[in-house]
Amino acid sequence: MSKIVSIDAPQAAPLLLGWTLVYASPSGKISGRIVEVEAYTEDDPAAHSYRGKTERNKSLFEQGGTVYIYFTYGMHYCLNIAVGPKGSGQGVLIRAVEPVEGIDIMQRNRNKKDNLTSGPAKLMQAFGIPKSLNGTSIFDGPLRLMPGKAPGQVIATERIGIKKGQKALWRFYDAESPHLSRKHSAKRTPLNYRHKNRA
DNA sequence: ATACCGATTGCCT
DNA sequence: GGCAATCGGTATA
Repeated sequence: MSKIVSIDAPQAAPLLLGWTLVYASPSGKISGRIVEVEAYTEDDPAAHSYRGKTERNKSLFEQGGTVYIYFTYGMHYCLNIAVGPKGSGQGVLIRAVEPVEGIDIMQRNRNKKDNLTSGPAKLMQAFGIPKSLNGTSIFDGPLRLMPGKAPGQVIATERIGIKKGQKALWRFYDAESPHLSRKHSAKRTPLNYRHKNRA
């Protein structure tokens, strides 16, 4: 177990950037470097856990490191990693990864050559992750998380696609990655800017 | 029971 | 930039 999944989502999320998502798929090994994430907490109106535990979101309330997969818009699946203590209802949405291994499989799954994993539903389709992995552990299941090198610069922005809770700057991404779900917006806040700007 | 809508994507103008 | 696709979850009656 890594300590990263035991801390709160807004702190854990940016720390997960640079980690590698690895899936031992039936077609072969697939992996990608996490470049974009979002944090959600239980007292956050944008979170699925906001109205309490239900059959759909119960994985979010499991211990940190539990996989939460949800179905949305009648056609898409997205991946979260539950974080924090069991029962706290927090998660980190994986919004984009950089394809690393199994790119040929991803291209087949997506029926495209590019933009394979530049979005939360895209990466699920590219990896071919089944909803049955909902509730499994990210440390000992077929879908795993491996530590990696942190980005040189992390940017924080408002989260995407929500209508409540926009104030929180809980979307984090690797400033140098070309594999993001959106292009850089004018409104962005460098994280740890005091370190970076120190002369 | 029925209506509304979403932590998205891709195609159209 | 706008909008349809498509359906389970959630709200409303």
